[in-house]
Amino acid sequence: MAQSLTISRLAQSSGVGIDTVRYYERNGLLPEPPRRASGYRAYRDEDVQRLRFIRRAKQLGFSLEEIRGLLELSQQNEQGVPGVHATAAARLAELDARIEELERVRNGLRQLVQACPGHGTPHECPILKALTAGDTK
Amino acid sequence: MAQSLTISRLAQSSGVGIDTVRYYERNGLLPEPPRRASGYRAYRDEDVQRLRFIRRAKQLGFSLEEIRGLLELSQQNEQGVPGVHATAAARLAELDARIEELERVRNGLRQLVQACPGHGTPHECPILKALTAGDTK
DNA sequence: CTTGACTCCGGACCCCGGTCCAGAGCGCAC
DNA sequence: GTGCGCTCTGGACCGGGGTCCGGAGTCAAG
Repeated sequence: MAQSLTISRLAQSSGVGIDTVRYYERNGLLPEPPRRASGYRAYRDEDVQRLRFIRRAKQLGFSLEEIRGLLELSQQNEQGVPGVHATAAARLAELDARIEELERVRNGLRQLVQACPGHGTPHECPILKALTAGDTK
Repeated sequence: MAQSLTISRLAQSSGVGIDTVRYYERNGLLPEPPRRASGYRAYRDEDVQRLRFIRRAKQLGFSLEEIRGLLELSQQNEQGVPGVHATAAARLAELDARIEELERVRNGLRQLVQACPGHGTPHECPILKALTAGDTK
C-alpha cells in the first residue's frame, strides 16, 4: 500500500527532522528521490529503512562519512562485507582509544577531587596546585 | 629580569599559538594586558603561569567556560576552593557518564565485529543485520 | 474558493575552540 | 634608512551535524 511518502511522513517514521532528511540527501546519504509534478519529494518505504540504518549507525558512533561508506558497501554483494567489517573494526579501535584516553583523564581528575577537602586556601587545594604547577613543556 | 614579554614570547613559553592568546583575551580567560606606547601587548611572567593553568585544565577536559570559572575562583581566597572542588566534581561526573556511554557503544560494536566473519553476503553480516533491523521507534 | 498546513529552495546561523587573512603600523639589526 | 619580521585590528573561515529563515508555490479539507 504505502506508495509514496511526503518528506514529513518519512521524517516522522524514521525519527529524524525534515531538515535532516534534506541535509542527508545533499550529503549523499540518501538518494535523490523522484518528484511529483509539484516538485515534492516522493519517498518509498525503503527510504525509511535507509534512514533507520543511518540512525542506528550514528548510535554506534559512526560519522556520516563512514555511514555513507557503509551504505555503499551494503549494496555491493559479497564484495562489500569485508569493507563493512573493516570500517566497524576501525571504528571500534578508535572507540577503544578514545575510552582509554578519557579514562586516563578521569583517573587524574579523580585523584585531585578526592585529595581536595573542598575548603581551605587555594594554596592548599590539590586541584589548583596541580593546575598551577611549575614545569611542563 | 624578564620584565615584559611580547605576545609571541608569551605564546611560545606557554605552548599555545599567538592567535589563541588573543582569543583567550577576547573571551575573558586572560586579562587585557597593559600596552606599550606602540600598542603592543606587554605580558608578565604571571601570564605565562595563567596560560599554563589553562592548558592543564584543558588537558583535564574542562571547557574554556569552566576554566574561566576556575581562574576566578582561584583568586578568591577560601571562598573559592569549594567552587573549584564543585566544578571538578561536576566535570568528573560528566566524564564518568561519557565513559560509561562510550563503553556501552563499544561493547555493542565489539559484539558485532566479533560476530562478523568479514566475508559472505550482506544478509549474513551481523553488522549490517543489526543496522537494518526492523523495529525501533 | 479559501484557508491553513505542507513543501520547495538557497543561504544564514548555531556551537566550540580556535586559525587565518589583509592592510597598516612597529622594532631593530645592519 | 632600509628591510625583515613582529604586532596591531576586525572579520572571515574551519569542521560536524545539523537547524532555522523567508518567500513562493502546493495540497486538501470544508
